[in-house]
This record gives sequence, structure tokens and C-alpha cells, in this order.
Amino acid sequence: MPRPDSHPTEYAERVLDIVERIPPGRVMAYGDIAELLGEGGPRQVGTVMAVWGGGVPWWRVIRADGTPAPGLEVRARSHYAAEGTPLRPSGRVDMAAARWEGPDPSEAV
DNA sequence: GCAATGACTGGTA
DNA sequence: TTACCAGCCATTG
Repeated sequence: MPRPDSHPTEYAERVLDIVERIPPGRVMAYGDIAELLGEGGPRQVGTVMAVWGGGVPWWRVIRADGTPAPGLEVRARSHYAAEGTPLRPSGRVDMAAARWEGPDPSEAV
């Protein structure tokens, strides 16, 4: 992955831009963002979040099975409680209900 | 150029 | 339900 001290690449900025657009109470999977961008893959999105994700609502980006990134589960849960994110009885995010498909075309810049 | 690594994913046991 | 495995893709050493 890129060195943390290097500046964000154009690809990274696009990933972070999408994450900032995720509405409260909604989430996206790493693979969803990669597919929305049309380039790279889930690993690349995860790498971007690991290095530069600190400046965006990273808790709205989770794995495809609804579990947040390792080590961030506790912090993520508090955010979900504050935003009213749909949770499954098992404690994971309800992807079927909370999954965000991306910005509406009418919102496109 | 090669091997290792990682906030991933989907399938199988 | 969890655990393990193979595939995936860009970056690092």
C-alpha cells in the first residue's frame, strides 16, 4: 500500500469523495465503491481507507457481510447507534436495508 | 522481476 | 454460526 506520508492519489480522492457522499444511516461495501468507480478492487478501496480514511465517515464503509473493519467495530457501533443505521440481531449492519447504491444521477456534479 | 502484504469477497466445510 | 481457502489487484521491499 502507499506510504502514509505520501499525498492522496487521484484514485484515493475519488474513493474519499464517495465515502463523504454516503448519507447517514447508510453504508457501502468496499467492493461496491470499487465497482462504482469502475477501477481497482475492494483491496485498493480498503487500502485507501486505511491510509487516508481518517478524514471521512469511514464507519459507513464496511465489508460485504456487514462487519466493520477489524479494530474499529466498537467505534463503528457507537456511530451506527447515533445515526440509526439498520442493524441485524447479530449486531452487524443490515446490508439488505442499509446498503447505499451510490449518489443519484440528479446529484451528479 | 519476484515474493509478500493488506480496512476484501465468495464459496465450501 | 465460525474457519479456512483461493482469487483478486496495486503497492512495497
